[in-house]
Amino acid sequence: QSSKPIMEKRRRARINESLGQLKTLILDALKKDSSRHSKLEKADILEMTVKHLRNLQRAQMTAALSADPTVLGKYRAGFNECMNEVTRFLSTCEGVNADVRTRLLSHLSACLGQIVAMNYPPPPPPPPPPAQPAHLAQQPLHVQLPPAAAGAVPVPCKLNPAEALSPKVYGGFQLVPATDGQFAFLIPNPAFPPGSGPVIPLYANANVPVAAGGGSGSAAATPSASPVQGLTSFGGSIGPASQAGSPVGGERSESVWRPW
DNA sequence: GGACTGAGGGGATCGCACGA
DNA sequence: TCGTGCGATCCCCTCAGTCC
Repeated sequence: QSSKPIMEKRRRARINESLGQLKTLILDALKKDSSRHSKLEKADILEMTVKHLRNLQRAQMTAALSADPTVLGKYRAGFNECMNEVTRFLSTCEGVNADVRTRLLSHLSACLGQIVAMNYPPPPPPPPPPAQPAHLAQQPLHVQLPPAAAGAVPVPCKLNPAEALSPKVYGGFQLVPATDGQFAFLIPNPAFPPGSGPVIPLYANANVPVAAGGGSGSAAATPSASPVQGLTSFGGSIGPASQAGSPVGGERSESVWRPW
């Protein structure tokens, strides 16, 4: 009981110490004169830090996409396989309303059509280091669709759409950075008006290190799981899918993203 | 003098170890 | 397994200092 005020005092000191360090770091990162910001409030420090980290995330995403053009291809392959799986499941599932089935399949077909219809300009020259986030974030994103390559990892992760500041848009799909250095494709849901309603997040893994030369280097994204881990952890959760072997209408590749 | 900010303090809650 | 004690942490309120 008697040590409680002391502990609380130490705790506050720790908070203030860290906030002071954060202030120094953020002012240094933003190239601002600390002497002119001596009156920076705690809330300002936190606010500036949040903005700076978001900028870093955007730069990270841009660099990773530029460095690895296979990301979108993996996503398309995974989506295609998922759609095949849904089609097969619906064909064997009784009690599903025919209208619902038709609408679902036509919706998925429309989504797949959007993906396939994407035009992919040739890859750009190597991106500049992410030390200039604003410049990087404004760079056009060039990706191409290669055959599905190995390395896609179906690792779901927490994603707050509200945090996805200025997400990139590819053929109606939004590509936003997740909190762990991976990326999520957001499928627009026609049931909700744009920007105000839920979206369907699908997760993809760039599976590449961020382009070299990035300032402090501490912000580089590192894939957190192996393909084997991902496929193993999600495999077999759907009966027909896990038992049928190869999907209908296509070869089964272990390198594509699947939700199961 | 009022608004704002930071510090201190008290109560509530959480997490963990320990014993019955 | 459950109850209990205890330290750590969180949350809220109050007060003092500062600024406009």
